[in-house]
Amino acid sequence: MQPRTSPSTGSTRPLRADARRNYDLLVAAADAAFTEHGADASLEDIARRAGVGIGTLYRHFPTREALLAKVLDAGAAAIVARANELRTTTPPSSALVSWLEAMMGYVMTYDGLAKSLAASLVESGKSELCAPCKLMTEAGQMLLDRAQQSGELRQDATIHDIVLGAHAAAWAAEQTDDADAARRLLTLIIDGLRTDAAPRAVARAVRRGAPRRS
Amino acid sequence: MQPRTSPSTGSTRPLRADARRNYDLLVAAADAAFTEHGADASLEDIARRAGVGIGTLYRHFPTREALLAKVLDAGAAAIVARANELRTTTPPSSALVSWLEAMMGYVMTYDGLAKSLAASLVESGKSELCAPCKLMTEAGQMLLDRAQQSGELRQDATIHDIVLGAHAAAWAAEQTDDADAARRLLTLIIDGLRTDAAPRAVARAVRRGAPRRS
DNA sequence: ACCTGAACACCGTTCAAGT
DNA sequence: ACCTGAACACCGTTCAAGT
Repeated sequence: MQPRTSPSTGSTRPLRADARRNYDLLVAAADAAFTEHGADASLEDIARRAGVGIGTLYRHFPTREALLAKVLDAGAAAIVARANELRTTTPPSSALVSWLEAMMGYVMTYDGLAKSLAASLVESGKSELCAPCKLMTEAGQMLLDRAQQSGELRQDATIHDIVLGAHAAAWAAEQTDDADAARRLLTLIIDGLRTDAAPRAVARAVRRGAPRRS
Repeated sequence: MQPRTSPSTGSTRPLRADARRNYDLLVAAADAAFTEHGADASLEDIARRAGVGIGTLYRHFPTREALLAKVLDAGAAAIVARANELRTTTPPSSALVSWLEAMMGYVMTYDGLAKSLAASLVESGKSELCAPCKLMTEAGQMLLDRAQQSGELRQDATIHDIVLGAHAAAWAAEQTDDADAARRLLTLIIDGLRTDAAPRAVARAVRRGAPRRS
């Protein structure tokens, strides 16, 4: 178990030049393959695209999650940065909503990614995806705290359920090829958390049933 | 394209005795395999369990969905029956909630079933799963109409989004091995649809932020 | 009419052999 | 130190040959 840190983030022991090159080729090939065929893209195909043997892929990335995590961590960092930006520019609950929408867009980058991320949400360390997932969740916690302290959202909401719900909404949009479904489902979830009454104006007036018969 | 109706539901032309027997063996084996290994269980394994050749499985069930639909349709009928029962025994919006919970339990029968059902929700006829899915959605529509006419739920909710949300919640519970997550996420969704204010009592009092500092 | 299983084209993963 | 690719154990799906 040597503490082999990722080569792109200041490696402890630098890779041999050819190894370094293969590593980068693999990451680029994986990004392309995941984009085209989703997070379950064939690892053999990725190795083929990178022009390396399948054994080389396994040497650098012992699991699919390790490869996925490497390809995704730049995006995850951007989502965290977006949270900090929204905190200073946007009112509490709409900052949270905008951030969740950004996260859902990120999750929809690759087909099947919502599944991997939802799993990593609970595995807590078992997968390399847990690190980016944890960072994002912490960023979300900060925005949720702010929205709850402002009184706009209920105190009993947990960031875990909200993030899980956002992943589920992204997954649903993926399954139904209906990109807007993610936003609609997120709206349902957030509306359930507001402390004020039902936000969309429509319903208030119809307290005692519409005229059409049962 | 002969209109080959399912053997168990009054067949047009009855199957030969051995074929009939194999058909039933396959359905039983599939049920066991789906329960054990999820909706993606190996078809070869199912044929093996049934003691028939893989070709026989494909003859009776040209696609995985056809087999899945056959194994599931009794349960789907039960969910529809449950809707009719709840309509006559339970107040509008809690009838809908109880019914959605029953449907989520059904969807969680097999791992990976939520995915198949969510896809069938939009394919509209392409998969054999669409028939049971459509029946369930219609039953849900009836309960939703009732809840909206009573004024308890907003008028702008669609049964499509609610059922999709329930599937997504079931999926989330599956991914996180947290059976209760489905119920919690469903609660978020339904709370978002109520016409009265936030239902859980907690938050009302904290309109202007809790004392702990940002 | 129905059944069988070999055949084909794919996977993921490991590991002995190379440089 | 690193790379390669054959080998193994699986899949899903089709189809010629059987009864």
